[in-house]
Formats: sequence, C-alpha cells, structure tokens
Amino acid sequence: MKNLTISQIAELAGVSKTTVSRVLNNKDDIKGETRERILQVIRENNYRPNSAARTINNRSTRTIGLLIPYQADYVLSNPFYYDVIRGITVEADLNDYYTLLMYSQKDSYLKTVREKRIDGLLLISFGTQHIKLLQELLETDIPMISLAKVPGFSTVPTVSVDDFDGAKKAVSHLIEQGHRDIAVINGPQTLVGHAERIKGYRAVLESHGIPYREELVLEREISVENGHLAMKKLLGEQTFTAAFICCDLMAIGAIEAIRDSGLRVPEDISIVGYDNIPMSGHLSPALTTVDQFAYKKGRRATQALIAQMEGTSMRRSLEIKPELVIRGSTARRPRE
Amino acid sequence: MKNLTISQIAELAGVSKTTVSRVLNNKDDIKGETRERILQVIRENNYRPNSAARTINNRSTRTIGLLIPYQADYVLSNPFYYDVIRGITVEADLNDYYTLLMYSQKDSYLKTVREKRIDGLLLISFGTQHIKLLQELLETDIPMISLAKVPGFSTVPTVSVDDFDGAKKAVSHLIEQGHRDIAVINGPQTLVGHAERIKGYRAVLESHGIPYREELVLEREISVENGHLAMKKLLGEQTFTAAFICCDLMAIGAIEAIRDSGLRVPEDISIVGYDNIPMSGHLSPALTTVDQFAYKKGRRATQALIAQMEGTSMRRSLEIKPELVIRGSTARRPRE
DNA sequence: TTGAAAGCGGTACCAC
DNA sequence: GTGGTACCGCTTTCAA
Repeated sequence: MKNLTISQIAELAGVSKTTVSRVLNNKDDIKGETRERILQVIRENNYRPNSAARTINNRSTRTIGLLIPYQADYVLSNPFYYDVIRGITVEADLNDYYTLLMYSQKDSYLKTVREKRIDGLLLISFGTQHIKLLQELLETDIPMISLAKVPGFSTVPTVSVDDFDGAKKAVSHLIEQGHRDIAVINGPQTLVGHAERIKGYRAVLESHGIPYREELVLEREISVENGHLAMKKLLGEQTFTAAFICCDLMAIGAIEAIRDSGLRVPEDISIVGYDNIPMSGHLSPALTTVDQFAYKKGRRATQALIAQMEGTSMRRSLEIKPELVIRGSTARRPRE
Repeated sequence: MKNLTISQIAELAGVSKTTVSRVLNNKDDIKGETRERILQVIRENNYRPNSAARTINNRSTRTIGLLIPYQADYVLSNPFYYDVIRGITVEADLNDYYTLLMYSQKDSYLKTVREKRIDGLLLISFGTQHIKLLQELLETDIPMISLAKVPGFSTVPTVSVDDFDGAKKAVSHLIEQGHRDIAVINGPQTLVGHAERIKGYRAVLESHGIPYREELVLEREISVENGHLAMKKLLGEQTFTAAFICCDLMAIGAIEAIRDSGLRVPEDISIVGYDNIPMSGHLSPALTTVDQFAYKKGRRATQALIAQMEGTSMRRSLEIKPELVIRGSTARRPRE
C-alpha cells in the first residue's frame, strides 16, 4: 500500500493541494465542511505527508542528534547512559521529535550536521579530547546542549550534575563512618565530571585534616573489568578501609576483586559507588552510591535543547544536585 | 557559517548545478579539470548537499529505524541489548547509514514509516503482543528484519538465535553435573525466544527421563528485581540444586536471593544464565551462561537489512548458534 | 563534457 | 475560503 502525495489527496477530495496543506498544518481559514471531507480522504488512505518535502520547505527535520563520541565506547555499555538515553527519547517523543543515534567510527558528525539531518544536538560525554570537534560544531550554529561540562566552553549550555558535590557527599559519608584511609578508583580526568570528583574528594579530606595520598587514587577507563583490575592492584599495594569508586559499573568489578582476595564488603572494606544504576540496589551487598538522576538528566537536557531550537528560551545551563543513597556496602570502620 | 546550496557552489565554480551534481554523485562523464575545480570550491566552503533535497529525489533517507516497542522497557535497561544496539550502529555507520531510535510512548511507529523517515526497520524484541503492529508495518512494504522470531510470521526475515539449542546446552550442562531438580526462571512466553527456551529445557529433561515439574518453572518480566523475587519464592517453596535463569540480568538478582537465604552459589545451588552480558564474567562467582553473541547479532541483522534495502539479496532468515560459557556458578550436585 | 528545464512533494504568498 | 503559482535544493532527462 503505497503512500499517496498531497496532489493525489487533493484530487480525491476535489480541492487544490493548497487546501490540503492547510488542513495538514491546522490552519483555521478553512470551512469546517471542507476540512472534514479532506480529513476523511486522508484517513481512508492512511496518508502522511512526506517528511523530506516538509523538511525542505520548513527548514526543520524535527530530529535531535544524540552524539556519542566513538572513543567513548563505554557509553553504549553503561546502564547509566541508557537511562540518560531513555530520558532523551521519551522527552523527544513527547514533543514530537525524533532521535538520531550518532555513534560514528568515521567521525561523520560534522557531515551529518552540514547535511541538515538534525535540528539540534545533544552531546554525550564530551571531554578535553573533543574540543576540536566541539569547536567545529559551534561554527555550524546548530543548537546544542552538552550533558557534561566542557573545559573552557562557557558558550555551550550544559545540563550537568554537580560532581564536586556528589563526591563530597560520598566521601563525607565514609569519613563519618570513621574511615580515614580512603582509596579512589576514578574515570579519565579528560572528563570534567571525573576531575570534579577528585576535587570533591580532596576537599573533604582537607576539611577533615586528612592528607591526600596520591598512591590511593587510580584512574582507569570505565569498565567492570578495569574496576576489578584496579581494586586488585590497590589491595596488593595499599592499606585502606574504604573506597570511593567513580561509577557503579566499576564498583561491581571492584567488589568482586575484594571478595577474590578473601575480604568482605562492607565488614573489611566499605564501598561507595557513583551513578545509582538500576541494578545497584540488587547487588549483594546493595551498593551505597550517589544518584545522578540519569533519566531526569536526559529529559531536562532534551527540554533545554527543544526550548533553544524553538527559540522559547535563552541558552542557559542547568545543574542537577546528586544525592547519596545509603545501602549495604558501607559500614563503620573496622577496629584495628 | 551557513551551508551553501548547490546553485551557489555552481556559481562560484563557474559551472551549472547539473555539473556540480555530477561530481557530488561521482559520475564519470566529467572533465578531470572541471571536477577538481568544483571539488576545490566544495572544500573551501565545507559544502555538503542538503539531505532532504536528496531524499526527495532519490527516495532514500539512508536511515535505518531501530524499533523498540514502548512496552519493552527492559530493552533499554538490559546490557544484552546494549551490545545488540552497538552492533547495529557500528554496522550502519560502516555502510553510511544513520540510525533512528524509535521508542515511542505514542506508538507513532507507523507514522514514522509513512512519512518516509526511514528506509528500513530493525525490530527489537517483538512478541505476540506486537502482531497487530507488525501486520500494519508489513502493509507499508518497508524492508525489515526482526531480531526475534515472531509467531506465525514467516514473511518477516529474522536474524535470531537458536534458543532451543541454547537452553538445551545450558540444561544439559547441569544434568551432566548430576543435577536433577532444576528450577527455571524464564521471561515472558509472549516472546518466541523464551518459549523456545522452555521447550529446550523440557526436551533435555525428557531425554534423561526426568519428569517436568511445572512448579519449578517461574515466568517473570525481565529485571534484576524480578530475578531476586522469583528466586526467593522458589527457595521458599521448592527443593532444587540448580537453576536455569533465562537471562543474566535476572541471574544477578537470583544469586543475591540465594545468598540472602544463607545458601551458596555454586556449592548449594548451581546457576546457569543466558546472554553472557559483559559483566557476567566479573560477578562473584563468575556466571556460567549461554552466549548469544549480541554484538554479532546486531551487525548481522543490519547487514541483512541493508542487503534487502539495496536489493542485493533475497529476504532470508539467519540463525546464530549460541554457545555455553562455563564459569564459576555451576558445580557438581552436592551429596545429600 | 556540459547546461537548461522539468520534477520530486510539499509550503506560502497573493489573487480572486 | 480557496486556488494558482513560485519556490525549497537537489537529481535526471534531453539537447547541444
């Protein structure tokens, strides 16, 4: 069953295509009777206007690009980002926008923008290594929102989470439990969010008069396996009673490493994660972690982008406050 | 920096737009010198042809729709599907196709197809409840591939996994370890794949003369939490030494329930999962599971769809053979 | 080897 | 209220 064209619908309804176009676009200068007749024909034929033809006239695709840098391969395997993506698609759908997944080995992002396949862009996990790309994207004048703070680009509106605050909450909780030797497994500092978490960690230590010890802090690409390996290394070389892991995914690996070494969580080592991915509450022990409100973040970012595209609001950044979720993976420091 | 149009490029190069169009489409009836001059102008201006204008002429969007039924919300929270999606976008990108994420609360899938926003469709997790939608999609004549077998629709080419075989491998392994009382936590039978797994389970039991006991088999929506709850229920009501869990995500919850009840995996209860999600190897104990080759499945399905769209191959279905991955969550049946 | 002109399926301006 | 027509940015005959 082929889709008809506006001319064919016009002919079937005995009107001009201008009139059909009017009902398609809900104009009101049209007789109710005529509108009904046309709507009837449209329904009978399951007619839908061709999107490319509309795009070329309206200069709008009603499509949002979801840009995931190819190097950020952890994005498409981390449940945290899937909540973000779900938030994005839900919000887009509610506003009749489409979502184009841009994850390209060929780095074809600029091409996609220049071909005008999308009206706006959501930047996922942009870090210092993507500054050149960001610069080029800015030159195209396409509306965009970054879901991560980008160093030195105050021109790009951002919907982000206050990671400095999140880290402070996590580490403060550990210190309140009596811990003083707190290890850290962090993601790459090329991402501002991860750099902020280290700053938060240091700030809390300092305010409690605990010296910062570099050897307790490891930085790794995000993956369950790297969480495992990093914790193994820490256990072999350092002494500590708690660890702050930059994301729940790595915490899963880290906890396994602790178990492998014959220690227990939280009896011997307390663990605080970050993200609060859906499975965190169902691990054993259930993970104490920092909730980033991923889904909400996705929706908010999309709202902000749509507002920007439709000119209904200024370019403005937004920061979400993370919250500590206390569960079973943290406990008071064991007595020596 | 606004994008120019083909006419402006033509003018700058001192040729007609027909000629520019020729170089854009790599036609060969053009003087090398002219081509070079035009390419130079194109490069200087970062020119890219408007995709909507091209689409309207070529009747091709170079976009693949990734259809996730809104009810199938577990798709966007199951790492198994993440690998599938990654495979799809990678393969699409390699072939210069775009990926449109179709996850709509408004059930706007048909609208999207009729508006001709996509050239082909990849159906994720279609079950009996989506037969009406599938029927309507078929009427639009759009090329499509389902990544799950759909009951009674041999007309839809499918790239799937032989779940009957996968379940057989999983359950056979348990039986070889001496287990006879094998519980099952399965996903909804509305999905053919899950129905097949039960069949495989029954087939193996039968071939070993073990009677099928309905009360050992639970069916739940896929989630970590449901895995936990289902296992808790089983532990409270039944006696068994092993369990086959239809997916790793639920196995994570199930293992936690076993631990909560004071039993050990695999010493007291052996667990076989299904999917082999990336974290399965990093849990404690590492999960014995059935690898579905999710990434490969995504790539193959996309290849098949592209072949169908470009008419380079017949509509043909493909079945991937799953493999058992033996790790630490299974052991010999404990002596009574 | 190149260009003029028609046409793809819509929208929008201007008459009537 | 409704229709004729130009036009959006590109591809594709057809002629030169």
